[in-house]
Amino acid sequence: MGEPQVSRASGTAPTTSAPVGDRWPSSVAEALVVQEALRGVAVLDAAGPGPGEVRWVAGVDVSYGKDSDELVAAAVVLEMGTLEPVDVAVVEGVSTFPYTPGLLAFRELPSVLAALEKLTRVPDLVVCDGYGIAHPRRAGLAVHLGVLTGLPCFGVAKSPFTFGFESPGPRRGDSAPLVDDGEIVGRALRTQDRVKPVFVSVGSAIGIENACAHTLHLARRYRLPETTRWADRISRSRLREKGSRPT
DNA sequence: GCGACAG
DNA sequence: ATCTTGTCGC
Repeated sequence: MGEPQVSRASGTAPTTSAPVGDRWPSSVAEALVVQEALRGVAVLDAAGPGPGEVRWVAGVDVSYGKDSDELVAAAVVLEMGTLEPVDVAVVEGVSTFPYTPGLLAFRELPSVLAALEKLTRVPDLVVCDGYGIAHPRRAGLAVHLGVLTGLPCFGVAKSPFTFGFESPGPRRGDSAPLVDDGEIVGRALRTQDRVKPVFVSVGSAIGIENACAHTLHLARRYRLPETTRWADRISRSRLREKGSRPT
C-alpha cells in the first residue's frame, strides 16, 4: 500500500509508460482530454517520503531557443546529504507544443521524460519547476510527471500563476496557503528571510508537508531549490553550446 | 467580451 | 521561457 505502482526492473532508469506513446496530444483539445483523465490517476499520499527517506533527489528543467524551436532538457540527481550532483542527463530536441497556460506539461514533458530515462540512477523523488495540483484542472506538470514516472513528485514554482495567497511571514520557513476556487492547493513558502516566496504544490505520491520540508532543505542557501538551479544551469549552458555550434 | 495566465 | 546593465547588500 502506498508504493508507486509503476513496474520496472530495479536498478534501471524509469521507463516511459503507455500514455506518452499511445495518446500524447498534439492539439489543445486532445490535451484537455488527457488532463481530465490524469486528474484522478495521481497517487494521493498525505505523507510520502520525508527527509531521511530520500537519498537521491532529481531536478528537471527545459531551456528554449529564442529564434528557433530548439530546446534542451536536463535531469540531474543530487545526493540529499551533500546536495552535490551524482548523475546528469541531457536531451536536445525541438519544441512540438507551444506554451499555453494550463498546458505546460505537454510542452515540457516529452524531453523531460527522455532526460530522466537517460539517468543511470533512479531517484527517490523528483522536483520540477511549476505546479502540481495547483492547476485549473488539478493536473499540473508535477502531476503528469509523477504519474508517468511512478515516482514521488512535487512542483516548486517561481510565480503565483492565477492563485490567491496572503503574504507569508518574513522569515525562512514561513508559509501561507495557496488558494484556488476556495480550495487549498499548495503553499506560498518563504525559503530565505525577506525574499519573495516560492509556490509549492504536490504532484503525486507525496504530501504538502514533506514537499515543503524538502523544498526548505534544498533551498538552504538560495531562494530556489538546488535541484532547479542545477537543472536550469545545465540545460541553459547546453542550449548555448548548441546555438554557437557550427552546423 | 476582456484581461491574466506555471515555463 | 528569453532578451539584458548596472546596482545594492551581505
